[in-house]
Amino acid sequence: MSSNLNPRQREAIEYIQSPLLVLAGAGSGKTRVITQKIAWLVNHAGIPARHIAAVTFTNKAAREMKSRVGEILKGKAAKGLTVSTFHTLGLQIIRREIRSLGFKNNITILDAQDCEGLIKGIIDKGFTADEEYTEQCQQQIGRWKNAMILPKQALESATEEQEFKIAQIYNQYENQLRAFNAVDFDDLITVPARLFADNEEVLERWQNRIHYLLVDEYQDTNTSQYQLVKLLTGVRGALTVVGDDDQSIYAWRGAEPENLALLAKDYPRLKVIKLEQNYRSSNRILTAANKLIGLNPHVFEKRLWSDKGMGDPIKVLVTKNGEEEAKQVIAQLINHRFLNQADYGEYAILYRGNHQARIFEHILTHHKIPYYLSGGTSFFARAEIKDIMAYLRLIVNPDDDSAFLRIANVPRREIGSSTLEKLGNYANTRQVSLFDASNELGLTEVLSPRTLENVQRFTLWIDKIAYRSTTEEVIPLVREVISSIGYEHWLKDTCKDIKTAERRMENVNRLVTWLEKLQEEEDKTLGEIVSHFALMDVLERQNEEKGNFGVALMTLHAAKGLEFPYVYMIGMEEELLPHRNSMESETGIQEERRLTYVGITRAQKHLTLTYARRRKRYDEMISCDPSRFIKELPQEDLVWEGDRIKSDKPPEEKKAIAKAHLSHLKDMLRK
DNA sequence: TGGGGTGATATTTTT
DNA sequence: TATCACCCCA
Repeated sequence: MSSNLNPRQREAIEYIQSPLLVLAGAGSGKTRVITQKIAWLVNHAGIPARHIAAVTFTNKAAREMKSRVGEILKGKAAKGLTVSTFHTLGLQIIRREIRSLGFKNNITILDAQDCEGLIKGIIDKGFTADEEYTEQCQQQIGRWKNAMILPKQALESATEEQEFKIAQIYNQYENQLRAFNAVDFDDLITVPARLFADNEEVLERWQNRIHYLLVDEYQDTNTSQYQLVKLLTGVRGALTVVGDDDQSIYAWRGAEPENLALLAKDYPRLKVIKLEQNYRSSNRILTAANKLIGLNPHVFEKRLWSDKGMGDPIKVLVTKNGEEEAKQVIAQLINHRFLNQADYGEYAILYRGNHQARIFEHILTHHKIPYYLSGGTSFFARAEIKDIMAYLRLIVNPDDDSAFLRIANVPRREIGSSTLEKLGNYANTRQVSLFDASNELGLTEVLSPRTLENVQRFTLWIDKIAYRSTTEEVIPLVREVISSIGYEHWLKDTCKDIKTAERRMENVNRLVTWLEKLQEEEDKTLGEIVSHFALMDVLERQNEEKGNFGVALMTLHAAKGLEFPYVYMIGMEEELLPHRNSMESETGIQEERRLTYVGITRAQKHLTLTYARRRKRYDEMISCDPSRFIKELPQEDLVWEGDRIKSDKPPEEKKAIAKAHLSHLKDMLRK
């Protein structure tokens, strides 16, 4: 066992007498604790790896954990260990218990977009298609699901007309999902949780499989996730959760940081260990972070410290407007990089909202500085990827109506929207899927012989491929599907210019390559590959491979869990951070404060906060106030710079910047 | 089916 | 103001 652990970390690793909550401050080595604990459980507590499960929220975290455990536990010792996201674990449970759950063999996972379409379809029948309303329904349904409330219960407890209506939509939505043999993301948690709650025997089986459970980023769990954890753990209480209530920034999408406090109630024997030594930042940065977060109420107090010395003061840069802000930040960055011989990859620019990145992108491009922008439309959401995936989904699960609708006429098969509507109505009255409906005899009454033939040619073809997919090699079959539908040709026909068509086809090829890799690594069936893809696994690896060269541009949310030597937090203004929509409530402000805390604690060596005195909002320039969070920092640790009042830069600095610029240009020329 | 005109909209987003 | 989704017309 590695010896350079601090006493707290060691204690957290070796404590197994009762449920354990590890309050891991930012940069306190929590991943290390979890991975070392897994190793310790195997090597010293005699728990075989196959009886241990570690759960995280993101694929990335799961992957990192897996590889780090792999480094400590060599070969066989790690065999059978479960390290996965909540959702992947849920999918695993559903797969194993598929019969008791009443699903057919190959379930489909619908993403948020598919679900929205489904809900829209349900509302449409009642003639009230409305973007906002659809979203409202989707949110409410999500809330019900996560609170483990069934449609029936929602219908019964509805007090208002509005609520009752949405409950009805919820009910239909669930019925449709079942009819498609499909689940949504929430189901991946709630279906297993409900199964465990209702079925003693199944629960026992899983409790016997998982003897020890570890949960990462515990502050981000929602109610159903906590239920699942509680059920799995049972009376044994062999549980370690790691979290930091100060880094809870996802309350707006259902995370319940109260689950941290709840733990103490539900497990009276709960042991709490705090990790307060920070291995990331200088003390100046930590003092500021501590002081800021100290203004939030706490169930558990904690105070970060480090042995890295005081470090540089925190810089506050004031500029006259938003454009100046970007220009000066970039100028300083270039200068700093030159003086410190640093790499662009060591810098991060963090902001509250994505739109704030735009000016920075502009200026970075202008200076030919490499940058990495996180966020934006994902590979996975691209139309071409969704098309191909819809084919694969339909092959795996012909009852997947949402896939059917997407591709029935892509590329064109003369199955237009009116045909699909008639088919849909027919399927509805017969209570079967679109696929099944198209092979029913009664259809001759609804569709003309010609259209019927078109539809049946399509379904027959899918059927054949589906049959072959059970025996043949998966990837060659996928390639065959893509070429035999003439997708490339269709792209070239439909895209405005040949370039976009080529780019899209390139994406399709990349997709196939990734599916191939997935297949080679784990020898999965097509069904398994498709559902894994839905869990975004593939996409993320793709992004990771691109690497993190260049300056990182990202939202404060996206920065959680990362660290950078040099951090710029831009737009430190009232109405931006805290965001204007969060300013009314105290809890809103508190979450914004945590967001600021997360940003500050990303920095290892140097932190710069910037704000503009005036900023363009919509069409007019409005003047801004510095963020209250700047005032909440220890003022003695701040150095102000720029025209807070109105003064020009000292000439030496101008010179330095000019010099840096010059060297930068030379740099560029050399390349 | 593609291009352009129109109108709505402007917090954070993973699985 | 800038962007984007959507719709209509050629």
